[in-house]
Amino acid sequence: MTTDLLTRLRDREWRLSAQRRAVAEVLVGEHVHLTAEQVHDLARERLPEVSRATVYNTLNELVAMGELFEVDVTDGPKRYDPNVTERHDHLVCDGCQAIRDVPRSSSPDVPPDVLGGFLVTGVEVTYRGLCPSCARRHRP
Amino acid sequence: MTTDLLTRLRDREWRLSAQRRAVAEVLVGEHVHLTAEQVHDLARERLPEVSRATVYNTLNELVAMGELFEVDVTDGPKRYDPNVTERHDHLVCDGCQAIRDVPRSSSPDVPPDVLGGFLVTGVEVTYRGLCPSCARRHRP
DNA sequence: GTCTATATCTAGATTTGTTCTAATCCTCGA
DNA sequence: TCGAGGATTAGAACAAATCTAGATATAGAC
Repeated sequence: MTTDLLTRLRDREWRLSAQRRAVAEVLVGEHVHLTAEQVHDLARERLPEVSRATVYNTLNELVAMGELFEVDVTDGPKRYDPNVTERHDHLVCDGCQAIRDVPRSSSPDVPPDVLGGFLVTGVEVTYRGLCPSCARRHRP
Repeated sequence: MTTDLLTRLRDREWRLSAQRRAVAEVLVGEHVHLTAEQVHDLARERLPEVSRATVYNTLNELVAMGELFEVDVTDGPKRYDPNVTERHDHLVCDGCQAIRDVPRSSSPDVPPDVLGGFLVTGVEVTYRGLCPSCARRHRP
C-alpha cells in the first residue's frame, strides 16, 4: 500500500492546522470524487467552524502541491480526486454523475505529424456511460 | 467535403431566424472553438441586437440536436465545436487555452473486466501541452 | 391582407460555483 | 511576552449560465 494523503502531507512539513486536517481527512478513501461543497459539509461534521473559503483555499493548495487532482468531467462543480499515486482514467455516469477510477489500459498517443509543433505533456481519457444502477433504471 | 452546418440546419427544417442564422454563421470554419461570449460578440457584428440569452438558447438547441459539441476542457467558459462529422479528440494549450482538433488515432478501449457493470457509450481524449507559440515563450 | 396560435427574442434578475477582501486569530521564534 | 507572518473567517464580489415574463415575429388559416 502506498503512503496515504495525511502521511504525505506530514512528510512535506505542510502546516497542518485543525481545519486543514479536517479537509484532508475527508478526502481519504476509495473512489472519492467529492465536490468542494461536499468536502465542506463533511469537514464541518468533524470541525463545525471550517469556512467555505478555507475549504477552497486548502483544496487549491493541495492541487498546486500535486497531492490532489481537480477533475472537471461533468457539468456543475469540480470534483477532487485524491488518487494521485496510480495513473488512471475516469468513468463518468451520465445519469447520476458518479465517477469511478479505471486504471489506464495503454497510453493513447497522437502521431507526431498531426501535432503541428504542439508540445504534448499529458493525456486525459474520460469514458462516459451509465453506472449499473442508472443502466437498470434506463432499460428496466 | 461534408455538408456544412447551415446546410444541415436547412435540411432539418429548423426555423432559421435572423438571430439564429447570425449565431450559426459565426460557428462555421476550421478549428473554431469559441466561447458563448465570443459567439455573442461575433454574432452582434452581423446583427447588433442579438441578446446573450438568444445566443445561449441557440447554442443549447444546436447541442441538443447534435449539430454542435460542447467542449469543456479548460477552466472558464465552455467552448463550442461545430466539427461533429469527423471523429476527433482535442489538443489543449495550457498556456493560452487554444484548442485544436486532432483526428482520433485509435479508439481507446477499457478492458471489460474493470467496468464493473458500467455501460460505456463514449470516450473522450484530451491531450494537454503547449502550442507552438506558447512553447517558444516558455523556453526561448 | 388580416388574424391568431405558436415560437422566438429580449433585458434583466437569479442561480451556481468560485475567488477575493479585510479583519481577526494563531503559532512560533526572538 | 512580543511581534511577524501565515491561516482562517464571514461576507462581498465575480463569472458563467439559466430563468422569467413580457414583447415581438412568424406561418398558416381565413
